[in-house]
Amino acid sequence: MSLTAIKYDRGMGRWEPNARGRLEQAAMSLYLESGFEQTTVAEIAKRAGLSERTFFRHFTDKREVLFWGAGALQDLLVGTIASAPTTATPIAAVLAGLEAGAALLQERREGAVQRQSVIAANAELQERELIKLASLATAMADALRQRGVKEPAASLTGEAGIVVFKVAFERWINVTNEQDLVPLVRDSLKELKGVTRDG
Amino acid sequence: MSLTAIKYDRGMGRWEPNARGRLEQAAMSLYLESGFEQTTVAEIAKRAGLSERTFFRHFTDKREVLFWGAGALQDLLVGTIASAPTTATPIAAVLAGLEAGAALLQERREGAVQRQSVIAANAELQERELIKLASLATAMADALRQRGVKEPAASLTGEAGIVVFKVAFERWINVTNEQDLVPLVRDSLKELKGVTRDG
DNA sequence: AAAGCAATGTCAGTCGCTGTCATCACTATA
DNA sequence: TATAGTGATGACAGCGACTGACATTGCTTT
Repeated sequence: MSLTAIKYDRGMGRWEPNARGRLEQAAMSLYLESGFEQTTVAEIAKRAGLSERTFFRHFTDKREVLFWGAGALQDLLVGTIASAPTTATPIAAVLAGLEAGAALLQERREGAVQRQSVIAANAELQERELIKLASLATAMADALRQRGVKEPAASLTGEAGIVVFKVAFERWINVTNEQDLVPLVRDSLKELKGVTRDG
Repeated sequence: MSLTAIKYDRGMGRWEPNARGRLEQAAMSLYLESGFEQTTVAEIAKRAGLSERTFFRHFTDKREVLFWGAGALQDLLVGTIASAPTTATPIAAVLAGLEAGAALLQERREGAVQRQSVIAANAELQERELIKLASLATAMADALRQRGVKEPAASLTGEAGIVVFKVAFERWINVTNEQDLVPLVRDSLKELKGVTRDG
């Protein structure tokens, strides 16, 4: 995932550079100012100095602007699981992936908070977020299967990992004092273990 | 004048009776014939002998036709959890709810299979399904909190229950020979317990 | 200079969905 | 019997998301 400041990155940007980034910025600022629904794609394009049609060439729909980064997170999770020691149990491998992802998010806390405030205010955006999380779960399950984990253990472990992450993430967002996401993830997993133990 | 011979069904249907049901049937048949995207709301309304506007008076959007039954399922789950013996652990109460829900679905297996084949073919529908499941999870967590369960245990148990249900449901759908959903749910929970134990 | 190319612009069109107002079938009341 | 509700529906106009088709632009290559 290219981050920012692409100086000379191949043939990119014969016109005003970084069209995609401008669209992203314009969209995020408008979503924060007026809310997601009230913001029109025409407005986003105008603020970015581009046409509405161009917006849809960079993003499949109005929501995707906010979820563009999910791919990088997924790659990181899958990669970490894949490169976990063979001796690691499935849930330990997943935890390693989640911790890596948590560390990534930790660096972008401010952006994550803003993003989440927009998402929390709109049902369509929540739907999109949930399908991204589901995609993460299946990707992790695939990575586990590659490690020899059978079904339904692979799917369950992947889904359980997402549950742990979701709960930890929510606490991380709604906490006033800056707190580390990584230990929250560890605690969340411990809690899940406790909860599934009794009964 | 009256050759209609309508059985006075609780004041419903001064016009042709059961408009909502006709819309539902029309939609489902068209989704099965042509797919969700290819089907237009105008077509649904026409087949039901109603106007497009009327469709949107009965269903908030084109997708909701397939999900309005989720409310009943949620009530059943929450009710079962609430009425579980006070001695029951959180996960046991959730399991009781899931079993009740599974029994309900078991009676409508044919419909569930058709429904799922439509949903599986369309991403928008999957998004809607996921948010309904998320709603189920939070409703179960609420029911647990009412029983005195603290956070984050309540949320985690609710989410874990949904995970168990999802995995069991998927297996139930994709199996050729008719199999009982209830034991699949039980097995799924056992697997989750096993998976969270080691590591 | 000409050709090639990828990103962008322009335009028309479909479809989901909403607001508004009229109309209909029936009911309640005078 | 007449009249005034009442809730469900129809008819219509309009917005905004998204798409397909085609022209244009600015740079690179030949």
